[in-house]
Amino acid sequence: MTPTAAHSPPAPPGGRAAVRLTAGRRRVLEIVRESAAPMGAYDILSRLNAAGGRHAPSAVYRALDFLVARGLLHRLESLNAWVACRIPGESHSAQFLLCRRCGAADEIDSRRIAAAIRERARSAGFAVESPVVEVAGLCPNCRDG
Amino acid sequence: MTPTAAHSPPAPPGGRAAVRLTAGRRRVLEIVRESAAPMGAYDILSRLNAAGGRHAPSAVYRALDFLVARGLLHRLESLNAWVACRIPGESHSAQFLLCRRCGAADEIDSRRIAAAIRERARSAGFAVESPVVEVAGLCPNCRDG
DNA sequence: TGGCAGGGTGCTACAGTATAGCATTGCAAT
DNA sequence: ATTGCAATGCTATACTGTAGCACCCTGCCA
Repeated sequence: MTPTAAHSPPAPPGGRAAVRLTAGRRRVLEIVRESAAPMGAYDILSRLNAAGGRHAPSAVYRALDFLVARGLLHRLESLNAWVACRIPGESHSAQFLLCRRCGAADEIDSRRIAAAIRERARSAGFAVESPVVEVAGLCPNCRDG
Repeated sequence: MTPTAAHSPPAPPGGRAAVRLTAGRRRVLEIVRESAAPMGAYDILSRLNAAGGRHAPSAVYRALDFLVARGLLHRLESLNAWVACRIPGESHSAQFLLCRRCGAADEIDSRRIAAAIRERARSAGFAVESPVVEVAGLCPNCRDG
């Protein structure tokens, strides 16, 4: 179900230029990876411009699109935020447990959830492309204290 | 798992005024119900103001908040859109098959998906409050033609 | 019946999120 | 060097959602 894209682009077939993980894109990836919690696009932009840069929002969004397509980041639809993939290189459907108190985004990979979705979709004749599973609630730390 | 709220407000306990499904809120509900596809907040606003109204966005958002809390509408996180609940009054977790071609939002209620999420969360010590399941893909009609 | 305590709405302004469109630069293969 | 695409810079704009405050409406109770 929606295998994560490979991380190395295939060699340019008949065309000329390959799609690359450039310095700018790598910088955005680093910024998101360094963050404990998911980051909004404008948070990333601020960090990117902290050292005097003058990047525009579109630069960030383009980098994010690229990194998500590569499976290096995930977008959290219910938070308008991005988070680094915890299982890069693995084929998996992105599933998250999102703590509404501390903001933690715990990426999980339940084959059972994935299978249940796949089966239900199949019985409806629906072709799954991108299953979004984002479970909001309280993480173990926050449900106690 | 996140049972839909009851549709009739409880009688005002010690206080005075009850929370009501007013004319304005009912109008928003009708507009969303009349639409085949999920509607954005500003789509709803346009429809609301089509007959000469002068409502502001906040009026629509407030009505939407109310209707979602009542379980009469669902919000689709991945589309920034709202759709009428197909199973009002039933206890269910909102799960959707979303066609990226025709825009159809098929509300499903798979106990198996819900159970898989509940179990996985339990094993992580995570307290589920609001499970979001939005499966993007192609509906039966659109995958053929 | 007058006042109080809510909830509900109108309204203005603004904050936050995301994309369009076009010019320019960079890279690699002919 | 030229060409063809990828990538970036840059400006403007569109889309989505909230804050804050005044005012009104409704039901209750003195």
